[in-house]
Amino acid sequence: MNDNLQKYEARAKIAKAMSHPSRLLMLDLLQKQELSVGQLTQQVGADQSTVSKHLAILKEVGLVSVRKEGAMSFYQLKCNCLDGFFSCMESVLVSDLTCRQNALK
Amino acid sequence: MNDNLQKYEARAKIAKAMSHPSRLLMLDLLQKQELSVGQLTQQVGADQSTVSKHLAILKEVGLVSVRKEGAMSFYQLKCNCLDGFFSCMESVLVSDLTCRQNALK
DNA sequence: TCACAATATGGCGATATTGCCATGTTTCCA
DNA sequence: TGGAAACATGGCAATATCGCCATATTGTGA
Repeated sequence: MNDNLQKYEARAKIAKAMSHPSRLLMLDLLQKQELSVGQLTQQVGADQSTVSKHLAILKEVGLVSVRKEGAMSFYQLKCNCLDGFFSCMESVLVSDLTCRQNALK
Repeated sequence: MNDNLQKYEARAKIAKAMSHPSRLLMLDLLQKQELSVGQLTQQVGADQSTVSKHLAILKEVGLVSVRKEGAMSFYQLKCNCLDGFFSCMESVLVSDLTCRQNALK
């Protein structure tokens, strides 16, 4: 029925790229400064190949970009609106928690 | 390594709930007014059971709530920060497009 | 109470995601 | 030129998601 559902597909891909704990952590870390794959791997605590694939997913949708320096790859955030994302998620979490607590009374 | 990776799991669930075109469309529609499952089904253009399951996912993470009236269920948005989400995704899309265009020159 | 309308849920095949291991590829240096 | 370091990629099994059909559940009116 609603044919401009396509309009939401690109946005859904971005949301999907952010729908993994490790990737959210990486995005959060990249808010402060650019980081190499090795640094991110250490922070995330997963296999290096796993982290590399996560980064490829974030790059695919344009959330991060890479800067190659020698044999190293430095990833950096490409958007400055992550705070909005996180604070919104936070408010959803808090409101949901409050709601569930009230339901128990 | 980073044990507060758990901190991002709840947020990732919210992002995952929004990582589907149909669900994004529904959230957008619900910004204007609450809607019944039937109305949403018509707008989305999928099977009723499919829409119902999508709504259950959105409700599970606290993005929407339900008001039952007779045999009908009216769903409504539980957060007022979706505009931030959409505009951020929009900026990511635009910046990525610009980036890809420049890469072709 | 019966039948119908509006949602929700079970089930299932098809498809996608995830994480690790193994292996490429590129860069740098001895 | 050989080898190690830093990433990227292929492959694979385990798991999750998706959308529909069929069916259950709940409410309403005759």
